[in-house]
Amino acid sequence: MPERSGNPLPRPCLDFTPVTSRTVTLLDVARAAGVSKSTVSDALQGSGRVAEATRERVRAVAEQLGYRPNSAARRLRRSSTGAIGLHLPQTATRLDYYMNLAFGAVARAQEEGLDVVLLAPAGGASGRVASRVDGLLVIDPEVGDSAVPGLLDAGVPVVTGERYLGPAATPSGAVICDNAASLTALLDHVTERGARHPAVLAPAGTSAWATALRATAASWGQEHGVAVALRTVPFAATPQEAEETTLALLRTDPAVDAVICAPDGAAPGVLRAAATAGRTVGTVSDRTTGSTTSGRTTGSTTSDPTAGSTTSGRTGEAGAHPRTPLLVASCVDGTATRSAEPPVTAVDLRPAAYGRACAELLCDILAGRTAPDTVRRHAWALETRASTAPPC
Amino acid sequence: MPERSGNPLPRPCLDFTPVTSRTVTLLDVARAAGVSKSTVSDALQGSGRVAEATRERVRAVAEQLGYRPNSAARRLRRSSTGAIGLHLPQTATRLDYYMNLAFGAVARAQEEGLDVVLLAPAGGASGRVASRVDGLLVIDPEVGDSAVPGLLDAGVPVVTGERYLGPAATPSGAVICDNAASLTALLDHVTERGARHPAVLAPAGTSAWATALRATAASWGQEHGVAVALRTVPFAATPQEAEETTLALLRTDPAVDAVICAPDGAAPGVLRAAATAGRTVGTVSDRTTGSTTSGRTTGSTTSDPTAGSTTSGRTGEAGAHPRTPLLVASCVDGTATRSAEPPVTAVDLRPAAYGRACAELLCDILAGRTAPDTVRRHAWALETRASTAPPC
DNA sequence: TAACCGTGCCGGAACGTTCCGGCAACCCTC
DNA sequence: GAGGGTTGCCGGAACGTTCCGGCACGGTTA
Repeated sequence: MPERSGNPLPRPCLDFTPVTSRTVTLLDVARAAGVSKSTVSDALQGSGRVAEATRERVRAVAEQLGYRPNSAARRLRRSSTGAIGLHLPQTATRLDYYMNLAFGAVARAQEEGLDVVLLAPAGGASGRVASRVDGLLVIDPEVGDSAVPGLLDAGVPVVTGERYLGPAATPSGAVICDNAASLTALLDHVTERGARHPAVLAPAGTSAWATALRATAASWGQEHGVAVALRTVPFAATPQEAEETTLALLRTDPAVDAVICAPDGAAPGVLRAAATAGRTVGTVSDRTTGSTTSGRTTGSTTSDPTAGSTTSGRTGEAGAHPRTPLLVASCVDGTATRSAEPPVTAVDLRPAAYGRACAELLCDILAGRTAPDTVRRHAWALETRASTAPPC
Repeated sequence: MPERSGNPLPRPCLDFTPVTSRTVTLLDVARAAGVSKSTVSDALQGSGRVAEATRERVRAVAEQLGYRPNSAARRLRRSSTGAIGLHLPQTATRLDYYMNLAFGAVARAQEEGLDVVLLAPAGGASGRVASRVDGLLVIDPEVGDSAVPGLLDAGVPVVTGERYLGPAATPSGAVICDNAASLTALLDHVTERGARHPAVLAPAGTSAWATALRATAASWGQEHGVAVALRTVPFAATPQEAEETTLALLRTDPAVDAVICAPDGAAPGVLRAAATAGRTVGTVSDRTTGSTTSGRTTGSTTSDPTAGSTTSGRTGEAGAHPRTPLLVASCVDGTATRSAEPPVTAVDLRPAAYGRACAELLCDILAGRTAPDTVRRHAWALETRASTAPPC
């Protein structure tokens, strides 16, 4: 090729020759087993009509020869790519949450023989994606994310994690969390533990999660006749931002006796603010024994049947401390809440299971086991820890 | 198909019919442009000999028809999969580090037209992987990780992030961090800030990173005639573990005036231990103005030219506090170090750039731009923050 | 025994791309 | 103006798989 002017498509692996001398194909197996390639294909796939004895023999030969089906050929023939795409929101924080979610999705997809390709957060070429994946997983789609609309009508089934509230085409399926129920559970929990004036640091933004939390924070107070102090913080608030907001909140509204902090990882800021304001948080855990008063409530029920005797009333006048204790909780569990001092009660969104559920729904839709437009629910769990423990 | 007994390979997407009515192929473009399919292919690829006018016309027609090359067919013909695999260590923590790294790798691979498929941490079918990817990225390979040997001789080029210290086949390339230099820089830094008896909480385990840190912690003291207190903590130590180790360390060895904590995210535990032991840490930052005394040193030089006047000597007798202040630093930067109070000096491994560098090396090897067995170095940066600031 | 049917296997045609060899037509040179 | 070289394009053969139609063969039924 004398002159190659413009080179629009990169040709990455042209002159790479594989280490394995000769790749063993279906035809090799056929010859070795003394049958035709169709029979080998049928035998290995379980399709067609093959005598059980032949099937076994072919399997043995294939195994012995180390036959590995060529995925490109298979995909070409089947007109499927054998992979699903995974889009994650472009946020600097919450990354361990999304990583766990991704691993859950990979595990489930692998059971189906599907690869998971990580999509660049920036979006890149939108139209291209359809030719490379059979389906798409779009997690926590933000209305502001410019890549999302392109993904939603890429021409392949799409499952979103949490609903997409934007104006584009509807996805083929969704796995949603009942965020209203989980915040309700948190509010019920701190109330049960004696809080009378809870506050919520709700996330800004247009994701379904943020929207639901803001709405619930407002409605719960009305339903229970309790004034809930509501402050908005960034979707991915830093501990500093949470600290400043909490400090301002406690100054303006000293009666607040519980702070529920939504954004992942920001709860330590609330703890610091509490310390600055001279408020004790929950019970100081006994770290040497390792176990603190903690429990777990799963599902979307709002009451807490595992909690021991309700100790309401006593919290108001804890004589040892100058002010009333502050209960602290978080809407999303993670290393920050688990390793804080004291450990912070939080809603465990179970990201790995969430990712698995999203992948499972997509697989079901792709395989026709489930109708499109299916919506499934993902169960969270309330992890009660020392930060909302009643005073001892 | 009347009876399908065993079904060894799952058939995920059999009865899924794509939404797009008809996919436009090379032949469609050829007919529309009045040329042969070979010419279309050559025109779009930039290969072969095509008149510039024809090339332009074909491009326009392809664009107008919305032609998207079928990746499966292309891969079959080219005998390359168009994707690289990414293996990440199976750890519960450090996930935001790895997520950033993954995104960096995806961005670079995308420039080359390559997809990144996320490999299940468990490993799954090892031999399969070779037929689905052109190359492998294996990040922080642990000797104990059973999936790694299978990946290393999967028959495709492998680039590791950090060296693999196990006994298996050598990878085709590696991108390494000079961990010895970064820990040396940290030790030099705290020395310059007045520390006389530094301690290192070094990570356990068999990764290159952990091994290098332990070795450096030992050798640096000998070279500088300083006794470095060395404690081993788990590879993915929690803040609690770091706290307990630090408490024990300060009890045993009260002369320690600097603690360098290796594992990601564990530094807050050191801060808590310091508080418990009644030691002040660095300078308390002025949080209302937002900016603290901080700086950045890049590269692998060990001295710190940006640091201001060396204030050694004064640290020993800070009159306001009962004991000498404690300097705290971390070997890996992250949200934990940035958002701690005070912010903790740390080595920023720049994970996104690291991932990009790994992907780049693999792409270079695949494309033949670089010889196999190339080793490249990745530059870190020292982020100096308030936790090692000299007393004001 | 003839017609019929189910079983087991096979040949061959796709799938959409790349790339090699070849064939005109043109340009240059002697 | 005949020879050789170059340019522009084309046909066709792969790549390895799946799957449809069909063909023998043995067993059942009329």
